Amino acid sequence: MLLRVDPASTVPLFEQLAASIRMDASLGTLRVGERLPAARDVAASLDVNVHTVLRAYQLLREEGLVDLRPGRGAVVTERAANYGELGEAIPRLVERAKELGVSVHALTAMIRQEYTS
Amino acid sequence: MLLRVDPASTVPLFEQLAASIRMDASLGTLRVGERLPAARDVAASLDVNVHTVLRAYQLLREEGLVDLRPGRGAVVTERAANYGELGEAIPRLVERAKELGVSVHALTAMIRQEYTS
DNA sequence: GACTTGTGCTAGTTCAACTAGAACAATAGA
DNA sequence: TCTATTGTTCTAGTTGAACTAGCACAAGTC
Repeated sequence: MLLRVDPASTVPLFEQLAASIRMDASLGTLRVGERLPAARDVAASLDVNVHTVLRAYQLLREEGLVDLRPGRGAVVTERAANYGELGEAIPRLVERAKELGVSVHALTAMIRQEYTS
Repeated sequence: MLLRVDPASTVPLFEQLAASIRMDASLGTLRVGERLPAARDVAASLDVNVHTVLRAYQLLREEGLVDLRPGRGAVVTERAANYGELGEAIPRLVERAKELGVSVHALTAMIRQEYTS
């Protein structure tokens, strides 16, 4: 469970946090039922605000990746395993996109378009 | 060449415009050498600012999808064909993601992570 | 009962996105 | 060459999301 954050990036902090946790899920580092570190602890160690961490957690809850409750924390759900399956298909597509000279931006935008159509 | 925009969306207008044009490229609707409509015309018909349209055009230029010059407009480059090739792989991945219950947000974030790592 | 942890609220700051208007430069076409 | 077209560049103002901050509260754990 290694959380990193780049304050200089244009990507919002809470997005970076969520992405970092998703990555752990897709790599199998996160086991079902495991608890994420408390938001206050993460905030302290990364020197960001508690609300920012909680926003990331809430984003992951909306995605169904974690279960969130006061007193208990953020618990990883069964869906985390599904992220692992995508962990194989994604690198293939990304590699092909790079070969074709398609930027990250263009690639993600096309996917968003396809998904919501 | 159908350009649509949803002012209520949280996705920036210039992103939506660029995405709409990329989609045309991936569908083969845009031919190499073809000229996109003038920014002023698009702005007028969609009721957005000229700068917003031009920003979308400049984004596409950075991606190498169009060639941009005063007096001549935005001309589609050969790279547009490459976008068409991705048009096959993307739907497969998106469909799989939907089956696994992975949200658009999570999917695009994971791809961004993979691309920039 | 004491402690932990997410929830919810208010409030202030910063910055990207967007709009607006104008002058300018490069290109195309008559 | 002259004229209209079209992107480039600049300044400037508004709006809203992101982030920070502090506090009281509720739901769990031990």
